[in-house]
Amino acid sequence: MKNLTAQQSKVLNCIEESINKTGFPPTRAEICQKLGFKSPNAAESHLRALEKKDIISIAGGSSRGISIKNKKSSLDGSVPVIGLVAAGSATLASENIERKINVDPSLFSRNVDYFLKVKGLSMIEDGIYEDDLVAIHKTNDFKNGDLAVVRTEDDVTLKYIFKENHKLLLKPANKDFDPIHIDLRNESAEVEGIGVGLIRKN
Amino acid sequence: MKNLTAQQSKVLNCIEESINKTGFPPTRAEICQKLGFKSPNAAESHLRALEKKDIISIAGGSSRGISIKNKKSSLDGSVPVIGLVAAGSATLASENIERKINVDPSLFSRNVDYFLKVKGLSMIEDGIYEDDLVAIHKTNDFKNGDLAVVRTEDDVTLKYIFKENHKLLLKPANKDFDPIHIDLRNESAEVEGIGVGLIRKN
DNA sequence: TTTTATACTGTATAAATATATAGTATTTTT
DNA sequence: AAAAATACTATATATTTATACAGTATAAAA
Repeated sequence: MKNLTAQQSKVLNCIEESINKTGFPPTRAEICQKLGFKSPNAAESHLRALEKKDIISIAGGSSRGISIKNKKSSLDGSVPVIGLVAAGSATLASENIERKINVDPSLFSRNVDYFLKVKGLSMIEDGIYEDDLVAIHKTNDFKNGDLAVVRTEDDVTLKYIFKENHKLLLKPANKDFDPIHIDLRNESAEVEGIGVGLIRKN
Repeated sequence: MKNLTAQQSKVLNCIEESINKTGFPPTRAEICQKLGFKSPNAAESHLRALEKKDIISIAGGSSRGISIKNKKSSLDGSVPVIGLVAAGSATLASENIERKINVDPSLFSRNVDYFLKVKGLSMIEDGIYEDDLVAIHKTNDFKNGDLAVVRTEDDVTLKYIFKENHKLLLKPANKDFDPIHIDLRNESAEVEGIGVGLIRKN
């Protein structure tokens, strides 16, 4: 980490204090007030300096849009929750993380790398509902019939997986949905992980 | 804690998500956008309702001034897992505790006092399967339609509960099971808690 | 039955806020 | 020695944002 100047440290400290005390980051004006500056641009330029040093990020066009980067993985056993994301994007990229939750790693049979927030009703007949969090163990090793997160050419989907030679079958648990057949000679598909559990919030 | 309505829970969830994802609380407009409301006052009134219920606090005159109260210091609490036990025995008695698991208490919408290990298939049509762990918030306060743990004279059961005057209806989610009708003038029944979530291990 | 709470749409606006621009001065780096 | 970064004051303004007010409709509670 690059060195911060005394003033930059003060500003960073001021941001942390605000978040801890009020629950949200400060405005430029509040930083000025706390540190005795008389111009909002004093705060602004310090913020830009901190941004440049990759200590914070500033959301453009939004108030209090300051967040502190590299937030220490606050607690052990903190597992990210991820929505089904568009194809092409890295699933575990930080921008896809909706939140993090603490779970006992021994809760499920295999280590949980992330929770996938279910979209749609394709697995409803097997008790997997919209907005359920499916615990995913990252692996590309699977058995036929496993519940798998599969990245196809144009989608990421959660289905039962069956493989036979070059044919991949992704089977939903809802008679209103059609199974997906993939011929691996023509199309690519990758197993990201398998479902090892589920959390539902009512 | 007072009960939240479905919409209020969604708004609360939206706030949590925003804080986890961006580092700061959402604006009214952002809540509207995420939940599909067309008027900022939709968000505003939900926020005021949550404030009234002491779930959040709203800093007047400042943008994004929402903070979530009683932020459980996310110290994992150890929550017992209990099988459906015979009538007459105290549910939380130590001899009924199968194990304990660590979960983030803030994981579910309401505080979880124990997990109930589901026996039987009576709730299978609503995605509650045998051996699922249903997160139970201890309370005798319920709304019609809540998933409740009910202690009757000769059983402890997990069903949807409906009360009308002296009549109690315990409704399964499986057409092969019959609803249980209890006339409170003749029989006693007690609500032990309500289901606020679920954990399934594959 | 009346009131209260819930659940919104729609419009409006004062106040909060980010952010640009113009300066001055000092220190650090190249 | 020149350029770049630091560290501010001062002013201005477009945009964001909270928040009030006026409605409509339904469900729950008193």
